[in-house]
Amino acid sequence: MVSRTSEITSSEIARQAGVSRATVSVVLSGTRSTSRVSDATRQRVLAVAAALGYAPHPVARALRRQRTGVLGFIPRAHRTTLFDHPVPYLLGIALSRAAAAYGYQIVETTTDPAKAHDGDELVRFMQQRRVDGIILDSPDTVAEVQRFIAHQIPLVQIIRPQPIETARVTVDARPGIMAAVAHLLEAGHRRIAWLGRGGEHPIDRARRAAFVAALDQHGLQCPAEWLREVAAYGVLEGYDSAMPLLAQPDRPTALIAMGDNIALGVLRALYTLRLRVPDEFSLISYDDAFAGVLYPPLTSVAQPLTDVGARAIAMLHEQIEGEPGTIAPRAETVPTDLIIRESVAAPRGVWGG
Amino acid sequence: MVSRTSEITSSEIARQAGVSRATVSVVLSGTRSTSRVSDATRQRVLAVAAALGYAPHPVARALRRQRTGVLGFIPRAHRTTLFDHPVPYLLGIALSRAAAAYGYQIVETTTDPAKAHDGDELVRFMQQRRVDGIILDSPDTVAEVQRFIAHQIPLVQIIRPQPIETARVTVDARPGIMAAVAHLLEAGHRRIAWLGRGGEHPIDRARRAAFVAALDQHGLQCPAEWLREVAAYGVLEGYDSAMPLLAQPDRPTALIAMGDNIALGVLRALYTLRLRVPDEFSLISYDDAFAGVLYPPLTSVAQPLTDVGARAIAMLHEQIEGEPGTIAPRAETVPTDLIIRESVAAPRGVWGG
DNA sequence: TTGTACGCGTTATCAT
DNA sequence: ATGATAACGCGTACAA
Repeated sequence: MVSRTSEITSSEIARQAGVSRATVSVVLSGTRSTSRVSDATRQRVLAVAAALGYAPHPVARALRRQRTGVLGFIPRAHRTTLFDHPVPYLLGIALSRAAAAYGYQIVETTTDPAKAHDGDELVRFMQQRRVDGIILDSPDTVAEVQRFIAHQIPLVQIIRPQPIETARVTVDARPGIMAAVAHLLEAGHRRIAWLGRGGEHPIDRARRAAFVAALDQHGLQCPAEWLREVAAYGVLEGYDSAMPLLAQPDRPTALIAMGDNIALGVLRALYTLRLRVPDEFSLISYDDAFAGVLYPPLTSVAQPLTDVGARAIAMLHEQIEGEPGTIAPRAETVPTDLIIRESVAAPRGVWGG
Repeated sequence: MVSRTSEITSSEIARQAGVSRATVSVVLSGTRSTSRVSDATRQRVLAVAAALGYAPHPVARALRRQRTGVLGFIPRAHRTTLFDHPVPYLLGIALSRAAAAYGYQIVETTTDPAKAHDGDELVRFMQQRRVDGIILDSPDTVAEVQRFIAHQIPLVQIIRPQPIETARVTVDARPGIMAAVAHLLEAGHRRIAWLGRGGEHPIDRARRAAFVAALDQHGLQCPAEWLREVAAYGVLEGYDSAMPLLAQPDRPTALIAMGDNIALGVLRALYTLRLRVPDEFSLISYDDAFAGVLYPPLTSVAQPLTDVGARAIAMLHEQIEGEPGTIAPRAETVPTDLIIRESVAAPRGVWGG
C-alpha cells in the first residue's frame, strides 16, 4: 500500500528551518528546554512545525525511547453484557480519560478472564504489547500479581488488591455505608438487612463490618439470617438470595445491597412478590453505576471511580518516569458517598402506612 | 528506566541458530514461505525461537512495515453512562473481538463527539495514531466522511451510513419489525403504536416504513398520532413522547419502540401511569442491548452487532491488504431477528382481561 | 539457499 | 548553541 498521507517528518522540518534533525528534536521534545537552543532558531523551528502541522511519529518515537505510551488494563471481569459488570466498565472509561491527560493510551485485555487467570497469558499479552505499566483490577490471586512483579513491570492494583507490596488505590466503603444506614434509620427503619459477597477478601469483609458497625453505633443489631452472603456480585445471585428472605411475613423493611447488579436482582424479587419500592420496602444499593436509571431510581452508595482512575494513572506515571527502586509503593484510599434518590421511605406501620 | 524484561530480539535468535537475522525474519514472517530457506535451517530457527519464546517487537515491525495494526473506531456517541448509548458500546466489544482475530487492535476516539464532529479533530486523531483503517459508526454528515476519504485512509461505515461511495455494513430492520408486528397481532392486538426517531435519515425512515408495511400487510392502519417521532434515541425522549399518548383513555394496547433506551422511557411512563406490562400493555423494543434485563424482560428486535463488527473488520482488512483502487467498496446488510420474552400478552378485553 | 546492507523516524551522545 | 552519528528492532532488495 502506498503512503496515504503526506507524511511530514522531522527531517522535513529540519530542512525547511535550515537546522539539523537533532535541533528539531530538542526543540519539539521540550527536553532541557532552556540553554540548549537559541531563541531565534527555536522560534523558527516552532513556526515551520506549526505551519506544516508536524507531529512526531509515535511509532518511531516509541522504538527509540523504548517506551510505547500504552498502559495495560486488566479488568476483573470481561465486558459482555451491559449489566453484569458495571464497575470494570466504568473503570475503563475513567482510566482512558485520565490516561489521555498524560498522553497515555489504555489497552484492555480481551482474553477470557477464567482462562487468563491461569498461566502467563496476561503477562504475555502485556509484554508483547510492550506496555509501560499495568492497572490490575481486583486480582483473584497473589500469584497473578507476583507474575507481573517478577517481570518488573510498573503496576498498580485497584479496588480489591491482593495483600502484597505494590502501589494500590482502594475505596473506603465505610462513610457511604454509614450514611446509608443513618438514612434508613432516620426514615424510621429498624429492621434492615444486608446482602453482599461472602468469602475472605478484606474488602468484602470491610463492607459487611461497616454495616454492622453502623447499626451498632445506634444500639441496633442485625439477626444473622439478615446478613446474607452470595458467592459473586450478580443479578441472579441477588434475586436468589433475596427471594426467601422477602417471601416470609417476618421480613425486614429495608435492605442494603452491595452492588447495583445485586440490587437489581432484589428489585426483581420485590416485583415478583408485589412489594412496591419505596412504599412497602426500602432499598439502597452500592456502586451507583446504574442505580439512577432503574425504577424507582435507587438511593446508592457511590464509588468515586473517576478518582480511582486518576490516582491509579498518576501512580503509574510516577513509577514509569522515576528511577526504578526510587518510588516507594503508595496506598491511597478514596471515600464513598451516599446519593439520595427515591428508593427509601418510611416503613409501613410507622407513620401509619 | 532500565530494560525491564529480558528482551529477546531476532538477532538473538539468529545468533543462537547460527544464521543471519535476515533468515530469521524470512522464516518467522512467513513471507514466501517455500523455496527461500532450506527445511533444515527453518526448523532450527523455529526451534530456537520457540525455546526462547521469541515474539517480534511490534513497534519495530510497525515502523518498518509502515503499518501499525491498529484500527480506529469512531462511535456515534461517546460512552458515558451505561444506558444512554448501548449500541456503540456493544459495537466496541464486537469490533475488538473481530479485530483480535486478524491481529488488529482497536483504538476508540475519546474526544467529545459534539466538538469532534466539527473540523479535522477526528482525522488528526487517527492520523497521529497511524491507524491502518477506520470504522465510522453512523456519521452525522457527508463532510465528515469525505475528510477521511480525502486522506485516503481505508474506511468502512456501519449501521447508519452517509450516502457516499464507501464500504459499509448496515442492518435490515425489516424482518425483525415484521416479526414483531406479527407477534403482536397474534396476541390479539389491533391498536399498535410506533415510537422512533424522526428526521430524514434513510435508516430511520426504513424502520418506520417497515412498521407501516407490516400493518398494511394485515390490512391495518395506524393513526398518525400513534406514529410518534422523537429527535434522538434516549430514555427521556421515550418517556416524554409516550406519556401523553398513554395518559389518554383512548390509548393503544401495544407499542414498538425503536431502541432499548426509548423503551426504557416508555416503561417508566407505564409505571408512572400504573399500567402493568404485559398484563395491561404490551411493549416491544429494538436493539436487544439490555431489553432482557429489564423488568419485565422485554421482547425485542435484535441487531446482530457481532456480525456487523466481523464484516466491518473483514472489509477493512481487504482494503488494507489489497492494492489501493483494486477493491470496489462493498455494501453488506445483516438481518434483524425477534427475540421473544415476557412483555407481550393478550390485550385487556380480548380474552376477557 | 543464505548473508550484507540499508532504511523506517526518532532521540541520545558526543563532538564542535 | 548546533550538527553529525549511532542506535532502537525489523524487513527486504540485492549480492553472493
